[in-house]
Amino acid sequence: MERTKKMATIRDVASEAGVSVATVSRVLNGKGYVHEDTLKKVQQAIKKLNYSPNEVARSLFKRKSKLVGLLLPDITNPFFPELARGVEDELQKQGFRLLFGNSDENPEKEQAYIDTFLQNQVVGMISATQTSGLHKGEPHVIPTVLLDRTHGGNYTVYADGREGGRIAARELISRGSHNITLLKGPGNISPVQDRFLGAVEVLAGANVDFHVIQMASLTYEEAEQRAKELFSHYPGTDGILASNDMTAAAVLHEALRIGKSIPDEVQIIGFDDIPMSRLLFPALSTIRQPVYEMGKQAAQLLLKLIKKEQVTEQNIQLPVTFVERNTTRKVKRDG
Amino acid sequence: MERTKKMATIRDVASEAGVSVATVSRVLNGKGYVHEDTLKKVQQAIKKLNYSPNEVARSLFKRKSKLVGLLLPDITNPFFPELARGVEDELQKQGFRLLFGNSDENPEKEQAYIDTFLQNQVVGMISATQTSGLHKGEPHVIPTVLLDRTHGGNYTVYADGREGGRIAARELISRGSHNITLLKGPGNISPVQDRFLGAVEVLAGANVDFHVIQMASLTYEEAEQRAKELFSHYPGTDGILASNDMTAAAVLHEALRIGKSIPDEVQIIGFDDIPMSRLLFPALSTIRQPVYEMGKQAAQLLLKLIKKEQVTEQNIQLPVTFVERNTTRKVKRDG
DNA sequence: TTGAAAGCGTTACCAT
DNA sequence: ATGGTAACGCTTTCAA
Repeated sequence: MERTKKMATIRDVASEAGVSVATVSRVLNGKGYVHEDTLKKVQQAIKKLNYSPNEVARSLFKRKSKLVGLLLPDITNPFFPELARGVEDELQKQGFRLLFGNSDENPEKEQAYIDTFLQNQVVGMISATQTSGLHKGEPHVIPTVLLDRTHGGNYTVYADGREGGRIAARELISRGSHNITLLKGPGNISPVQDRFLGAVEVLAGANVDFHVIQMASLTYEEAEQRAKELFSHYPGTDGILASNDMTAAAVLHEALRIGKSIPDEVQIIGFDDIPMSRLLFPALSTIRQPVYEMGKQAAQLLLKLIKKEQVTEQNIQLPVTFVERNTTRKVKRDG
Repeated sequence: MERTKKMATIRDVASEAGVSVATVSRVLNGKGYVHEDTLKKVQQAIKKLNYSPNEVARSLFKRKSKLVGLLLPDITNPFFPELARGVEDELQKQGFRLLFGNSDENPEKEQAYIDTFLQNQVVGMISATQTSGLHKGEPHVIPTVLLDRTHGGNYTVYADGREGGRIAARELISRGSHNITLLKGPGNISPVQDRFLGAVEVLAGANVDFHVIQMASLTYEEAEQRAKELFSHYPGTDGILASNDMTAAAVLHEALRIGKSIPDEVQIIGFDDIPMSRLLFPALSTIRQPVYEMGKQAAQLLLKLIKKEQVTEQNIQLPVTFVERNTTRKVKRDG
C-alpha cells in the first residue's frame, strides 16, 4: 500500500468527539469557555486521531504564519553559521520556524527570496545581505531587522567594527610592529569598511609606517594571491591587519610557507574569530565579534517587533574584543 | 502612516481587469483557455496592483506547499554548510524553498521540527540527522531522503565511508607509517563507524602496529583532550587516522605544540575535507567527501520523488578521494 | 472562452 | 458552554 495517509482535520476530531469544530478550535487555542468533560473528550479524540492542526490553514486565516525569513549571503562562509544558530535558537524557543535562503550577494536572487518569503506570509525577516531590497523601494510590509550588514536600516544589529579596527591597530603597535600592512576588504561591505577606517584612524596618529592592499573580494583565493604580493612588495612588513580571519588565515599560511617566523618576525591580527581561527597554527589572534549573540539579539528584536512590544533600541551595537592568541607577541605588562 | 499595506488579492486583480477570479487564476497558472485580449488586461492589472499570488492559500487548496524541510544536526559543524548549499541550490532552481532546522542530535527537537515541517505541508524532507523519527514509526507521509547519516532509510545519499577508511589506511602505510593510532568516533554515527571499519580492515591485514582511541563525541574540545592522551600513551605513534578533519585539526595542533615534526615524525590523515583543512599549516591531507554534490544529489532524488518520476537508484553512494596535502609524506612513484 | 461556486482547514463572530 | 457559519485567498470543476 503506497498511499499517502491523509492527515486528520479539525472536522474529524469534532465528529470523533461528538462536538462542533468551533469547540475543538477553542480547546486547541485555549480560549473561550469549554466544559471540563468536553475538554477531555476532545483531547482524547485528538490523541486518538493523532491530530495536529494545519498551520497552512491557520496562516491563511490569520494572514500570517509562524515563519520567519532568514536571508544570508552564503552559509558556506564560516562567519554565518553561528549567526544563523543565534537566530534560530531564539526563534525556535518561541515556536517560530526559519525559511532560509542564500543570496550570494546577487540582488535578483535576494529579491526572489524576499518575494517568496512574503508570499509565504512570513511574520518577519532577518537579513544579513548587503544589497537588501528590504530597505529601498516599497515600504516595509513586515517587520525586518538587518544583521551585520546594516547599511542604515530601521532596525539593525551589528558589531562595533570601527572600534574593532582601532583595537587591532593598537594591539599591533603596542606589541612592537612598526611597519604595518592592511588588507582592506571591499568598500561596499559596511562592517568591513568600518574596521578598516578604525585601524587607519589609529595608525595615522601613531608613529608607524603602513601600507594598504585593496582586495576586491574576501575569498580565500584572492587572499592567497594578495598575501604573495604583500610579502614581495612590502618585505619589511612586521605586522598585518587582515580584514577578516579568512584572509588572515591565507596570509598566515603564506608567511609560514616562505619561512617567516610568526609572531617574531611578523604579527598578524584577524577579524571575526571564526571557529577555525583557534585551530590554525599558530592560533590566530583576532578581533572577536559576538556572532551568536548578534543573531540572538536580532531574533529578540524581531520578536518584539512582531509582538508590537515597545523597542527601546532600534539599532543595537555589540562590542568586540581582542582575542590574544599566538600570532601576536606577548606584551609585558608591569604592575 | 504606519499602516501595513494590504497585499492585493486575486479578487482585486479580477475586478481591476473586469473579469472573474477564475480567469485570473487561469492566466496565473497558464492553463485553460483565455482570450488574448483578456490575457493582456489581466496581466496589466497584475502589474498595476503589483500582485503576486498568496502561496499559503495555494498550499491550502493543493494540500501541499513549495517548501522542503531540511533537518541538520548542527549547521555550525563545518561539514554541513556545503551540504545545505548543495540542497538549496538544486531546490531553489525548481522554485522550492527551504524550511530549516538544527536538531543538535536531540530527538525531541528533531521531532518538533519534523512535526512543524509537516504542519506546514512541506512537499518533502531531507534529513542528515541520526535518530530520525523519519524512518521509524509512522509510514512516511511525504517523500523523504536521508543524507549522510543514512541508517537504512528508503532513499539515501551518502559517501563511501568504508572505502574512505581503507584508502586512508593504505595511504598512511604506503607512506611509511608503522605505528598507527586511530581516533575512533562515536559508534552510533554510521558514516563515522564505516570509515573506522574500513581502516581497521586494511590495518589488520597489514604488517603494522595500531591502537584505537575511542571518542565519545566529535567535538574539538574532546579531540584536544584525546590528542594529549594520544601522544603520552602512544609516544611511538608515527601515523594518525582521525575520524574527521575537526579532530585531525586538534591532533595536528597538539602535535605541533609539543614539537613533533609533521609529516616527518608523524603523518596525519583526516576525513571530510572541510574548507578549513587546506588552511591549516601544514595543510591537512584528508579523505574528501563530495559534500556539495551529496546535497545536490539528495535534492535531485527528492525532486524525483516529489514529481513521482521513476527513480532508478534509491540509495546513492558517492565516491571519496584522497586529497594529498602536507601532513603526509610524498611517496616515490616509479614509472 | 468565461464565470459561479464549492472547497482546502482554520478561526472568530454571533447566536443560542 | 456550545454550535453554525462566514471568511481567509486560491484552484478547479461544471455550466453557460
